[in-house]
Amino acid sequence: MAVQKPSIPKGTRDFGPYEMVRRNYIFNITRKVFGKYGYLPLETPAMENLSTLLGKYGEEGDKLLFRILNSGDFLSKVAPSEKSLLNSQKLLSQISEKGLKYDLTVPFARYVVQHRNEITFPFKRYQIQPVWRADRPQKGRYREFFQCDVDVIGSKSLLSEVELIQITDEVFSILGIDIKIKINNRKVLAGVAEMMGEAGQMMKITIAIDKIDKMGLEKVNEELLQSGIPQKAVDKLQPILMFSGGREEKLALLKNLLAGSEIGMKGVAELEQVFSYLSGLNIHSEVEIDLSLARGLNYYTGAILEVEAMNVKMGSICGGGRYDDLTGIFGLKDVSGVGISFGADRIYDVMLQLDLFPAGLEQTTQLLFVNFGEKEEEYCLKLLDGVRKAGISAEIYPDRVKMKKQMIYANNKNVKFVALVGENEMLEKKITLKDMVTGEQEKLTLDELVMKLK
RNA sequence: GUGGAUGUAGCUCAGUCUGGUUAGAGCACUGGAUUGUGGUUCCAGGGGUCGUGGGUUCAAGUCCCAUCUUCCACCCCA
Repeated sequence: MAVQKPSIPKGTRDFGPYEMVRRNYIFNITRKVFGKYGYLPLETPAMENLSTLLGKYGEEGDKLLFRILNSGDFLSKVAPSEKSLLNSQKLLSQISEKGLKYDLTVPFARYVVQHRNEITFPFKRYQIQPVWRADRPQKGRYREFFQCDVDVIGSKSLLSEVELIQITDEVFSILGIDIKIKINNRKVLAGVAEMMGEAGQMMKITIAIDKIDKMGLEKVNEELLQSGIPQKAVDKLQPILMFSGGREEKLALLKNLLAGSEIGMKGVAELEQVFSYLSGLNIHSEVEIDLSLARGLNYYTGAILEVEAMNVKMGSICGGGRYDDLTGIFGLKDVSGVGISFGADRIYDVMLQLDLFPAGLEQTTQLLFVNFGEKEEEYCLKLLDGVRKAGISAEIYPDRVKMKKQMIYANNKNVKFVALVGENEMLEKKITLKDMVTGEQEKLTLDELVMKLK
C-alpha cells in the first residue's frame, strides 16, 4: 500500500499538549464561574436528527449544516427518477437524515422538551462542547469549534439577562481580557421596522444599520432602496442612522421614535430595566446599546448580546440572547429561555495574541528519576511511590539509556527537579536532587526531598 | 457561495520573475567532543515524489491548465 500523507479535514485542528493546557485553563475558569451562579453541566450528542436542526438557523444556517450520509447502501432506497443530479435537494433529504450540531442552544431546547418531566424549572445549565459549521475557514473561523453555553430556560425574568452579563464580566475579568458588551433587543428592531411601515423587513433594515460605519449613510440608503424598501420608509429611518450620543440619548430617541409601536416600546422598557439592574452592580466591562446588533439566528425574540475584545481584531467572542419560543417547535409552548455562548477558540486566539496565559501552565512532572540500570530501577520505584503519595507529580525514565538523553527529556518537558540515585546514593540511603533551573544539586533523604518539593 | 494570495526537509523560509550540473539555510533530530549531568559551544551525519494530476520543452521546483490545502477579504458568524 502506498504511503499517504496524513492530513485532517479543512477547518479542523489538532490540539497538542501546548494548546490543551491553555484551552483547559479557559474551560476550567468558565466551568467554575458558571457553577458559582448555579448552572449545572449538560452534554448532548455530536449529531442530531436533521429534523431537529433544519429551519432553526435561517436559510444561511441550513446551508452550513454538515450532513451525515445514511449508513449502508444509502442509494438503494431512492426511486430511480430522483437519482438525477437535477434533483439534488430531494435526493439529499432521502440519503441523509442526521447532521452534526450547529450550536448548543437548539439541541438544548430539544433536550428540555424531551425531558420536561424530569426538569425543575427554571432550568439553568452550562454546556461545553464542539459544534460544526461548513463555513469557509479564515481568521478566527473554524469548521469545528468549541462553544461554552450558559442558558436559563423557563423564566421570563430580566434578572437572567443581568446574570449573564455578570457572568460574562466575571469570566473575562479573570481571563484578563478587556471587553465591550453590546446589547440590543429584537423587540426594538421589530419596532423600528414597524415604525417604518415595513414590519416584515426587520433583518434587512438591521443589516443596513450595521453597515453604516463601513459604508456611510448614502450607500446604506441606496442599498435599502434597492432592496425594495420605499423612500418614505427610508426617510423615517434617518434619525437612527444619523444618531450619535450616549446610552441615555439613545433610549430617549427610541422612546420618541417608537411611541406608536407597542412592541418597540416593550423592547425599550426591557433595555431600561436591564440597565437599571446593572446600575447597582459592580460591572467592569463597558455595556453599550448597539442598534446595529441583529444576530442571524432567527429564534431570538428579546435581548440580544454580543461581546467583542478590545485591543485586538477578532470577530465577536461571545453571542447570545433571549428566545421566547424555541421549545415551541418541539411541542412545548410558553417556555422562554435566554443564554450566551462563549467562543472558546476565539478567546484562545485573543489570549494568545495578547499574551494573557499565565506562565507555567504546562509543567506537570515536578520530579524525574533518572534510570541508571536494573537495581536502581527497582530501588527508585519505591522512592517514586513515596514521592507520589506525598502529592508530588513524579516519574521515572522508562528506559536504561544514556543519562544525557534522560536529561534532555527532563529539560524539554520542563521538569523542575531530577533525582539521581545510583550505587553511592543507594548505599547512603540518599537521593541526589538536581534543580534544573539553577543547576545546583544536593544530597537529601526521601523525607527531606518531600519537604523541599511539597 | 464570490474574489485574491499561498504550497519547496518535521518546522520557518530562500531559490520561481529571466527553465539548464548533484535543490539550499536556520531551527529540530541522530552521533561525537563529555561512559554520573540538560539548557551554552564546537565537529560530523541523516532527512526532499519541490501539494497532487496533466500539458509545453532537448530540459520544469521554475512556464501553462486543472484540482486540493492553508491564509486574507466579502457574506455570515463563535
